Amino acid sequence: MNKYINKPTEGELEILQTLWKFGPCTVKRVNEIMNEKKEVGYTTSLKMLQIMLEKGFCVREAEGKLHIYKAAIKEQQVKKNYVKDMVDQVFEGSPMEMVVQTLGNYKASPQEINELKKLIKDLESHQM
Amino acid sequence: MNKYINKPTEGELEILQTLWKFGPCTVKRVNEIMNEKKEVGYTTSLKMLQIMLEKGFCVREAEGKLHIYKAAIKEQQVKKNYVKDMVDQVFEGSPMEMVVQTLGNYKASPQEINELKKLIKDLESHQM
DNA sequence: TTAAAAATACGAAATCATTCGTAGATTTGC
DNA sequence: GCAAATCTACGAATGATTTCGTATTTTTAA
Repeated sequence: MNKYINKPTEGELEILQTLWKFGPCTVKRVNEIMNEKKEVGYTTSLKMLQIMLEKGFCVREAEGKLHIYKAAIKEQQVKKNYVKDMVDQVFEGSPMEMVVQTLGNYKASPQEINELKKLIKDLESHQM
Repeated sequence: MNKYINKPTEGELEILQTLWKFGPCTVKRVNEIMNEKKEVGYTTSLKMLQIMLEKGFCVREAEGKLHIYKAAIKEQQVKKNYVKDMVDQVFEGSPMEMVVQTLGNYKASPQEINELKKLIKDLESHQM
């Protein structure tokens, strides 16, 4: 059993990412997009989507005859859960430690630095 | 095969964390520490350590008769690889997106905010 | 309408991580 | 020195994920 309803496996995540990016898709379309990265059989994509349907990660509807799958969980929420898991498992619950690890030695562009400054401003105003 | 030599599994990571924190340990000691979180059989911890030995995640020496295990990979490096994997798989290669996701809605303490400011200062000076 | 093509359902193999039982070796204490 | 306790090695069961083959159903089109 998964820790979170919204913690898809790695393979499921890849499919979710295509659904988030391209919107509702047929199995065929999902499979085509998958195959841009690496070869995967049609029935593999189909099976994954069926499993994800069971788990509630996506829903489908019959458009005429075909099944159209769409993501049923939010990109933001999934990413948030991934981050939380990683912070807990790898950084002993400290988001700050992860951020420091992530940005240490990172070469940020001027825009990115501005973005970070804005982020900090938000944090300052939101704290009590 | 793992993507990185330095990407231990979740269970391996837990053991590494005890080795990092407590230094070289006997199997017994590792197992005792594991059991503080949840019950695990002695031979389970032993087996994990043996597997980790094979993978090069730890080394051991015979102290008299017992085996003493110690971590053979660096905490920093392992954390870095975890972060890289996550950034690539979940945030499409953008460390910034992950940081924003992590700190958005986070309630930072004044010290943490200072730490972040320092971090940004470093980034500014290191960029070209 | 029916043969070919396309789509779906489902079982099962393959792989990996985790867990532990059992057997055998080593050490300790009397 | 020997029985009991401790420790190690190893195989195998379990469960999760991914992959695909085969069978079935549905659609298309001549």
